Amino acid sequence: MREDDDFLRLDRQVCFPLYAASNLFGRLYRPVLAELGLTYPQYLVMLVLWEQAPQSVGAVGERLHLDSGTLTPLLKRMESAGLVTRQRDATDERRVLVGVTAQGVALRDAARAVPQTLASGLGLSAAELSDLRATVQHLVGVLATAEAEVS
Amino acid sequence: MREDDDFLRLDRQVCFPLYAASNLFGRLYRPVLAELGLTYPQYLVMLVLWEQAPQSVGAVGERLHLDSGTLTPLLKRMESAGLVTRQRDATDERRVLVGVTAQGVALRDAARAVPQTLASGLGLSAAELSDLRATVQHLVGVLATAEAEVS
DNA sequence: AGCAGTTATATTGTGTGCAATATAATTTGA
DNA sequence: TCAAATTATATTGCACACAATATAACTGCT
Repeated sequence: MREDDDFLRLDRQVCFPLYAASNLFGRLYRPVLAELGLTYPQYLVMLVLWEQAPQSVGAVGERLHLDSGTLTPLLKRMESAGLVTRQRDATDERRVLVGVTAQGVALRDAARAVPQTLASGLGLSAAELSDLRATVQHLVGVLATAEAEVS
Repeated sequence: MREDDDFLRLDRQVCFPLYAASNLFGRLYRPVLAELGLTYPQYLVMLVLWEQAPQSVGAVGERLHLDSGTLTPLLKRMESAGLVTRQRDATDERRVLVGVTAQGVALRDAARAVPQTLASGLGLSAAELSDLRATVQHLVGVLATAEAEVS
């Protein structure tokens, strides 16, 4: 094996632990969120809408770094579940405004325990979690910039 | 908005930047790996197999934190593409051994440039990348432990 | 006014992820 | 020894992600 090949070792990759951590986090969230009737991406949408609603599909997608190909079917499922509303913006009919139903607002109370429930199971200190969050948030900024430069 | 609700703010979540970074990384890798005829998870499988082959499906899955429900169809596509082989282990017929074809071995030469290509596009120093990797690798260990404790 | 270019969302097709279940092979223990 | 429990992979069904494309609506420009 040549020296160059060391860069192809799995434990040298930066992307792989991110990928694995994201999957593992999703698996941890799943049973907790299932009690709320949400998947993890749906939970993220609710976090965005609980902060402000209504918002356009594009605005939600910009916040979550997701496009309409992912969000449209996801939002339709959430609409069927009675959590959100979808209606064309009267002032710009190209846009669809996503709102929160009374049931969606009520769900926020049940969701309040979720972050603590999951954090407590990890055995990491608040400081460690905060450092980790800041570090990866910075990376997301770098990656989003790199993505924007390409297109 | 009550104090408790602050924990539900998107920018307070640890999981979300991991999720977003994983997706954004996948988007950055996609065009580069497409030239090799690989998706990102397939690339990870090749990294594992280039280190050692053959390996059982379970061994690959343990390394990548993926199960047979994900790996079986993925490996079948890679087999169809002529990159890997799949055959029952003669000593334990429950297991399937995944090997690398000559074409799969040859692909390693083309892949050697991938890590550098992507890292150079980010504008992060080697030290920053190394710190980030170590930090998230540690998290993966914590999450994998938490997962194991549940089951 | 009206057409070209742009914008916002929807659709289609492919490839993951994963829980639940099924199937087949191995191991264990009475 | 042989049936029960365990193990390894495969299958099924559902929900993302995303590129490519389609469609409808808006904006600018003449």
